[in-house]
Amino acid sequence: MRNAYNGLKAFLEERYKLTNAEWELIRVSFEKVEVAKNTFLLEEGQHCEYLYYLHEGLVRFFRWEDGEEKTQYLTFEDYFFTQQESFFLRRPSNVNIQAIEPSVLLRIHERDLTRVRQQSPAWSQFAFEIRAEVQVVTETLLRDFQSRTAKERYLTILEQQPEMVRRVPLKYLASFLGITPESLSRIRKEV
Amino acid sequence: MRNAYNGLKAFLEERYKLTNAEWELIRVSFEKVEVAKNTFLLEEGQHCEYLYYLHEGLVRFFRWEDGEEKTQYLTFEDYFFTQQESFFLRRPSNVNIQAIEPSVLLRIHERDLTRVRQQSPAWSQFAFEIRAEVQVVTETLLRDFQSRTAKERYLTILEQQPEMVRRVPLKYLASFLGITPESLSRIRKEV
DNA sequence: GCTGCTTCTTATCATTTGGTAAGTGGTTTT
DNA sequence: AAAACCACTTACCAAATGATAAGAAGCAGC
Repeated sequence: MRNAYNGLKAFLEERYKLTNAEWELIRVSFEKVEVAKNTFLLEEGQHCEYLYYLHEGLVRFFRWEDGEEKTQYLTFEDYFFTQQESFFLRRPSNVNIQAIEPSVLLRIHERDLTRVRQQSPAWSQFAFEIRAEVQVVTETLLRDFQSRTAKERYLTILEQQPEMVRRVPLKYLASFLGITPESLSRIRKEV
Repeated sequence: MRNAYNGLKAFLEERYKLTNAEWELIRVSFEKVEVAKNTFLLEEGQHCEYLYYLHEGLVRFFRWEDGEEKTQYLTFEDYFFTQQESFFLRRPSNVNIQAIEPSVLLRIHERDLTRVRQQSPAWSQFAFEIRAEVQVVTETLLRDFQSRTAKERYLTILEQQPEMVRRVPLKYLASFLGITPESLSRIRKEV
C-alpha cells in the first residue's frame, strides 16, 4: 500500500514529464487527509475550496431530492475529484461529497492551485486535460441513460467495473443507475 | 438581426472586460461560416478542429446506435460549442454535429485559439469558465435522467425552453429525452 | 449473544415506456 | 395531379420500472 504522495506522483508521471522543481511545488501544495467511513468532504450549500486526489478509498456525490438521497457519481481511488461548479465558478455546492470507505486523500486549496498552475507547465496541461476527461465520462453516462435500459447499464458496470458492484452498497448503486433498490434487486436476480 | 461579430462581442462583454486589442485579436481569429439546414459541421471519426460560436440557428449533436440516430445535445444561437473530446484531447469524434436550421456561425481554429488564449486574459478566463458551465449543464441533464421520468423532463423543457419544443422536430426531441417518438407523441396528448 | 436498525430481497399490482402496425397529413418528386 | 416519401399520431399489447408491503439477512450497540 503505497504512500499517497507517491501515488499522486506516479499518476502524474504516467501522463506528463515532471521536473524535480515542479514535483516539489506540487508536493508541498497538497495536504494529506485521512477520513473515516461516512465522513463528509463537502456539504450542500458550502463552497468547495479543494481539489482532491483520492489515493485510497471511495467517495460518492449525492444530493437530496424528494426526500431521498440521489447518488450522482462515484469516484474510486487513484483519481481526482472536486465539485466543479463550486470550485471553479465559486458557487455554493448543490451536492454532498462523502467518503463511503475509510479513505486517504491529498487535497490542494484553490489559492495554492493558481500558483501551481502558473509555475508548472505539466500541471497546467494536466489540469486542462483532466477536465476534458471528466466531461467525456459525464457525457458517456448521459448517453447510456439516453439509449440503454437500467439492466443494460448494470450489466456494463458488472463487466467493466466489477469492483463497483462489490464495493458500493446496492442502494447507492441503484440510485446511481436511476432506479429503485427494489428494481436493482430484481435485475440481479434475473441475471 | 445583428452581425455575428457584434453578437460574439456582446456575448463576451456581458461577462468580461475586453480591451480593444483583445477584441481585435479575437475578431480576426474567428472566421464566419453560413450553412444551410442539415449541413454537417462534424462527422463521426473526424477530428474536430474548431471551436464554434453559434450566432444564429440551431445545431444538434447525434450519433448512430442500433441503427438509429440518437440526439445527444441541442445548442441554440448565442452560445459556444465544440466536440470537446475531439477538440481538446485530439481524438476522433464519436458524434456528428449538424445544423438543423440555416445557421450563422463564427469559428476559430485550434492553432489560433492557443494564441488568443495566451494573449487575452479575458478570453483565457472565459475559456476556463465556459467549460465549467458546460459541465454543469451536462450534469444537470444527467441528474434529470437519474431522478425524473421522461414526461417530467418534457414538461420542464416545455416550461423553461418552449423555444426548443417549437423549433426541434419531435423525433430529435424524443431521442434527446431518451424515448421513442411514439412515446413523446403520447405524452404530448396526455398533457 | 441479544436487540434493534439498516440493507437487501421477494412478491404483487400499477404506471411508464417500448415495439409494432396502421393511419393521417404535409411535402417533395416525377 | 399522382406517387412516393416523411413526420407525426393513435391504438394495442409487451416489457421495464415504480410503489407498497412484508420478510430475511447482515451489522452495530449493548
